[in-house]
Amino acid sequence: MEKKKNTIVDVARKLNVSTSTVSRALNGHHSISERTKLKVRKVAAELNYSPNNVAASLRRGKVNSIGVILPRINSTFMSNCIFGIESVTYPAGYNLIISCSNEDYKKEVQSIAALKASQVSGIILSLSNETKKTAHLSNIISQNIPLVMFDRIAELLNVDSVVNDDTKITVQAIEHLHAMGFRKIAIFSSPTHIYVYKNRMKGYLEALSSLGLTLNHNWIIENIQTKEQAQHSAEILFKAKDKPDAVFCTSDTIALGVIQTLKKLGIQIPQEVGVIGYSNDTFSELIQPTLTSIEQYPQEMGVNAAKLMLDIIGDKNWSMQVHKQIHIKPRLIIRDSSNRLLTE
Amino acid sequence: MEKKKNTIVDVARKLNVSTSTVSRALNGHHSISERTKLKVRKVAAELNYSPNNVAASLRRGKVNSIGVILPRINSTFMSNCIFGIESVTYPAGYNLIISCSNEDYKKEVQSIAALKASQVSGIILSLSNETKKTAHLSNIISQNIPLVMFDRIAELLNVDSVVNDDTKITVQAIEHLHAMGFRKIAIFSSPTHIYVYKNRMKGYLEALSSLGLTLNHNWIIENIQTKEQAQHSAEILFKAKDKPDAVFCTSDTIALGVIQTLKKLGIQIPQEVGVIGYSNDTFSELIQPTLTSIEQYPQEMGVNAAKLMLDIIGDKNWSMQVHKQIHIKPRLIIRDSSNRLLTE
DNA sequence: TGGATTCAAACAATCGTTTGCGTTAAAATT
DNA sequence: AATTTTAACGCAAACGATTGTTTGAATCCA
Repeated sequence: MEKKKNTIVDVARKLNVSTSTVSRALNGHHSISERTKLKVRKVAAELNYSPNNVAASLRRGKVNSIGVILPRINSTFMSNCIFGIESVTYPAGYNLIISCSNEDYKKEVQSIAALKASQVSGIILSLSNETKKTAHLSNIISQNIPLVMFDRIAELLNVDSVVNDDTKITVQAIEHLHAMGFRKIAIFSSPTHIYVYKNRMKGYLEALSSLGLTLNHNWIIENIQTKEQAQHSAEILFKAKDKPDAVFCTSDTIALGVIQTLKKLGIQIPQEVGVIGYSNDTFSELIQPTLTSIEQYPQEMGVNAAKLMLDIIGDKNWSMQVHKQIHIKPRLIIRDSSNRLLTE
Repeated sequence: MEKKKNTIVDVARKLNVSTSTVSRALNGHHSISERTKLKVRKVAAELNYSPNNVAASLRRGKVNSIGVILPRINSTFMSNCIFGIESVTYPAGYNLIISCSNEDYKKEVQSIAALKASQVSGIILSLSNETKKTAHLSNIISQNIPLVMFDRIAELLNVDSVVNDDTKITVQAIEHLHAMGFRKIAIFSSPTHIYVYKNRMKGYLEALSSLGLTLNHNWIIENIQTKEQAQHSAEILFKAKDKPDAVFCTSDTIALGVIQTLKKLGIQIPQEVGVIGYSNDTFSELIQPTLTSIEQYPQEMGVNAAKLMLDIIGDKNWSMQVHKQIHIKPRLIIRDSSNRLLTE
């Protein structure tokens, strides 16, 4: 009843040839005549033969798949990264094994172990929020498993990576606020132990100092993770006596929370307070006022991370010592929430 | 220099036991004493042993991974589906191999072949726009590879599936418009050869007839795929003499296009024209006016698709004849774009 | 004609695990 | 004391493909 799947043994038997001939014929090896290649392909199709990559991978010692571990999967940024990665790895013949750390260190470690067990050709990774130790990464590096990190990278580790120029673009954003006449600029940031937020904070501080703006520690709000937290902090901040006149946010979601609170408090944007977000989410140009934000080109980041990975995999004499870092240049997209000129 | 990876043979040798003992010890087999299990685990850790699932899979004839093929990956809906799927398959010990058909029939077929070659335990699939033939699906069904479809399913094929009650909720949406006093209701739909859009169209027609509303063929706009197309068609429609007073859209993106055009034409929403979208995208509650939409619970759909898959995989005497269909109940979320009462 | 060369295909080992069956020694049963 | 049972582990054959090395036949050149 249940026919077993046909293997190359079956097609070999049917043709009275050896399995090696079938294998080589199907792989287009040059030492097989055109005539037999044709016969083999024909019979293989007749028998509905489907190659068994598991067996092939075991023999070859190489698997045609690449692992991807992300902190989240259902965000605009991350899903576009995956899209970019897939657009490169698929044409190259690789499967993509995706797992989501869910911002959880333990799951990140477990996922790495699972990918190792699956013998993936390499791992593309963006760190979870909670990850502070990197032994799990050193481990795969020491085993010569290609590793490419993107966005949230581990600075102290010497690995190939794709990053944004977070610091520089943040400086630009602050300079833009300054040019619009804002002088009392606050920052709402996600946890700064994470590479990207650390750099955004760095840019903020650099710009303030180079522009000669006073730094007010009450205006530096860290550890904001959700819209609700942003709303809460904004409410406190803008009810205080010493109010800022602009807010730089490290994500659009945070900026959204700030905007909602400002509206609730009856504060005009951008006349009274300017707001800038980060990552140019879909909604940024749709809300009122439209939100000035920073486009990170997530798809490009994915594409480059994947290309880097393929380079490493293909490079026989890849040295663990030398590492590339690809910088994707973000772009400041000026919209109404920071554009005082428009509204005067 | 380059130490080879340690295998079960290495730990067996170091302990002077057989590989079978090591294998059984690591897998917690009952016929191995606690004492040796401990020793084996200890040495395995010392040698930094990592199991080779490729070899194990070959031997077992079973692979611990599930394939997922989606028409797109970077949409709110789809990325939330993946999120739901992953949340079920990961704890169950399965890897997720994801590929994106990109709405392309050929890539869908190729992806299926690739997943077959990878010997995945099963395939979770949502059809591409272009897919009209289903031979590639019949093929994997006939080979007893578990198949679960969701959202965009192949009706004619008898497979397990997870779907929304698109028809019913569309009827409700139209009834809601009717209750709000709208009588001349148009529909902007994506191609209706696709299961979900077909059902939404069906619901639209059913509701119109049961409510005794006149059906105007000029108000049935099909094949809308992008925001731009929606804008274009809306412009034509609302400049005509015979205008509708409400538009039901089969996606929020389409609704957004319609709203933008209506605003451009100076038409009041919802006073003059009501608008309803579909799928409750992030931006729906953020735009002006807030958009009435239909929540599809994509994460739930993913969770259920994955659970269904695990059921099938685990079911030894799974019959190809009997199939489950899980219905996820969508919800109409009424917001300003259709709510005349609010604004009177 | 004989030897070298080339071409096409076969042989057989191998990748790292799993697992049915067999073995051994100790414990339990009669 | 003889026998059966049990616990704990070893043996060796798979799983399905790849690939270095041989082999046999056909072709070539002198």
